[in-house]
Amino acid sequence: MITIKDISERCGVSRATVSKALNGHTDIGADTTAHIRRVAKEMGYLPNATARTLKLGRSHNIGVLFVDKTACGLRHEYFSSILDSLKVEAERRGYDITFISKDIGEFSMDYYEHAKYRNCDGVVIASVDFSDPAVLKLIASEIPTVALDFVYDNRTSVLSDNIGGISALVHYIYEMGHRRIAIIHGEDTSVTQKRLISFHKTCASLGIRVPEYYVKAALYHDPKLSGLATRELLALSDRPTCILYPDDFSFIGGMNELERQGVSIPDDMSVAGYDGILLSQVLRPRLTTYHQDAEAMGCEAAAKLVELIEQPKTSLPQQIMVSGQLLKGDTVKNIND
Amino acid sequence: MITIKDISERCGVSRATVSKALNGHTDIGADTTAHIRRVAKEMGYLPNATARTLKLGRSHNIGVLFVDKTACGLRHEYFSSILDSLKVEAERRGYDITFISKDIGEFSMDYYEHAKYRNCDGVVIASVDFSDPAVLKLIASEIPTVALDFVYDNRTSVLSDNIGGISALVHYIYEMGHRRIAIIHGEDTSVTQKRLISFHKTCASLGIRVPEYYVKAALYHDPKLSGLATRELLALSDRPTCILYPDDFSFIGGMNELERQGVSIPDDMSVAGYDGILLSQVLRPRLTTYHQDAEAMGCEAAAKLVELIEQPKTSLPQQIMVSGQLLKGDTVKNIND
DNA sequence: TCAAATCACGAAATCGTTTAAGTATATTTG
DNA sequence: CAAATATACTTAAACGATTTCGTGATTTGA
Repeated sequence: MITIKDISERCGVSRATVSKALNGHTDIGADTTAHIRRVAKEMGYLPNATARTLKLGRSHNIGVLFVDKTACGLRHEYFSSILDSLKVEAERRGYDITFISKDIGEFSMDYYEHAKYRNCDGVVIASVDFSDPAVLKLIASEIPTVALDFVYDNRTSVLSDNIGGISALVHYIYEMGHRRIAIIHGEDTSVTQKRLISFHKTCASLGIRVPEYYVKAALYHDPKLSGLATRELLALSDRPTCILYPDDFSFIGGMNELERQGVSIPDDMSVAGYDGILLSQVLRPRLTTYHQDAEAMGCEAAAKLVELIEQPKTSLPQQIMVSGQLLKGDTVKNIND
Repeated sequence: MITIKDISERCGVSRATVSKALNGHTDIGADTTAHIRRVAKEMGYLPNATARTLKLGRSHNIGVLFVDKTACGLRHEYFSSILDSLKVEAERRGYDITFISKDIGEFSMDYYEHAKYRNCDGVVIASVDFSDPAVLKLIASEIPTVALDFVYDNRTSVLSDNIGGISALVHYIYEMGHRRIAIIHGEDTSVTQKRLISFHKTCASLGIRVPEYYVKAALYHDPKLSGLATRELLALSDRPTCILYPDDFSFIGGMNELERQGVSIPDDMSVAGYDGILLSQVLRPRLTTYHQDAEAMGCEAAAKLVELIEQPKTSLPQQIMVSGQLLKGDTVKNIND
């Protein structure tokens, strides 16, 4: 491994001079600098991030926390999209990405300790489980953090517009003439709560009454449960005319159930999903859904975190709302008149 | 930040003693060790991976190379599954995971340089594009690597059983009475080549003649192209009775086309996918497909790489074949008799 | 009882890089 | 022309941890 020392010996200058020349300090002569750089390239010199980190206390490394309690974690396109764009934006700004976890090897540590251990300059928290004390410890620590879809006092977060998303969907469905709208929701998280509140509020504002049995609990990313909930809704005497699903993927379960009962989409039943993953747009009929701009969220998270890291004084914690987009597919029938 | 120095001062011993006590060296007295460990815990000491890496030349960090030339990269469930299990297994063995990329910040470097820069102990290469010279440079370097689905001279790789997968599918389809089997394949990669070769070989061994127009080119993960190819196949006078798709997701395009033309699955046309992603098993009818055990592949890759890192002498490069599983869904009709 | 072995710990170098402070030499200034 | 100022480097310490090689003190063996 070629080090600065090797270059300094080859050039007959001190290690300090080499370091400064490579880093473009102005107190080194132009020709010396040029010479050193040429030799460095010739010798195949590569800086050592580890040594630099140790000395400077800055790793240019961002930790990412993905808790896949649900055992689907990264496999959910929403999260993998976030990760992908987060990675791209972080790299563009000169940061690498390392996963943060509990228990590395036989050494057991919590997320905060892991992030410190690896000298992460900051951490992006993309977790479902914000009830975990270890997650709270991390977010409350002195390490700059950006949380996704979670608000914590005086910390920066990037939020998907769940309120607006549900509202847009319900408004659209209302305009298409529907007055009996049911919703199947995911497990109890702050995201789910926001969506449900928005659902009830929007319906109320439109003068739609929502019987409690129009609100069914299921899980995200679980077609089976959504299928069951769908069956229950279909069995009602005052069957809804439109069903909202927890997400696009779990809608598949509903789709199957409707198919089995010979209920055609959208002629006999209108449906809508949530997320706007690729799948939703290649299915026929195209699913009406609300696209969460996961790419923008990952990008914003990286950008904001880097800002927090590099300008700790001026950068204020804030909540960044990333709005999505209503995708009007073909699964909500216009039943006006 | 609490360092070994702080502990040593507090305990009135040297830094060497503290280090040894914490690392369980036997040349430190039992009571001294106990005392030092207690104080370390009290003071909230955390080791510093960076300093350790610098000194030991071992980072306990594994680089992962995901090239998403196809712009779907991580979003493909096959890859995200691999990544997920890779991460879990690596962490279990005491290694963290960092993404390796080209061009970090304004500093442009290739994959090899990046891995060196970050002192990665090894790299897992999960790329589609093994024609990239930068990928080859990395895999040919002195850094321990494990490649996924790619064979490179004298290097370890973890391979999905593409030969066996296609063979199993074709045999099953044959047993169900089909003799006119078409295949739509993805872009030209070594994986695709293996699948095509296996397809032709298996058909030949079964005495099935495959007209060239039964072999259609499309792309992985692209339902639109698969839909087009499907349309062409349907237009043939000697229409196939069964179509193999490049993967489960791109099958959706075929599904739509069949639906549009009123061709029912599997009564009028049998179909099969590849990958065995979650989606394939929640669709109705359940897709007949070959499940690639991505989890096992990620796990194997991590395990093997750690072995290469920790026992460089005894661990020989090898090719590990991970077999998958034929998932007999309901999309291939039994047309015997 | 004395040499040898064992035990418990410390001094100091090292990993590769950065930087504050210092030092010559050359240049400018009044 | 002396003093002040630039210019172009160097010296040496530092970041935090590990490890080789000692070194006294204690124990063991004959």
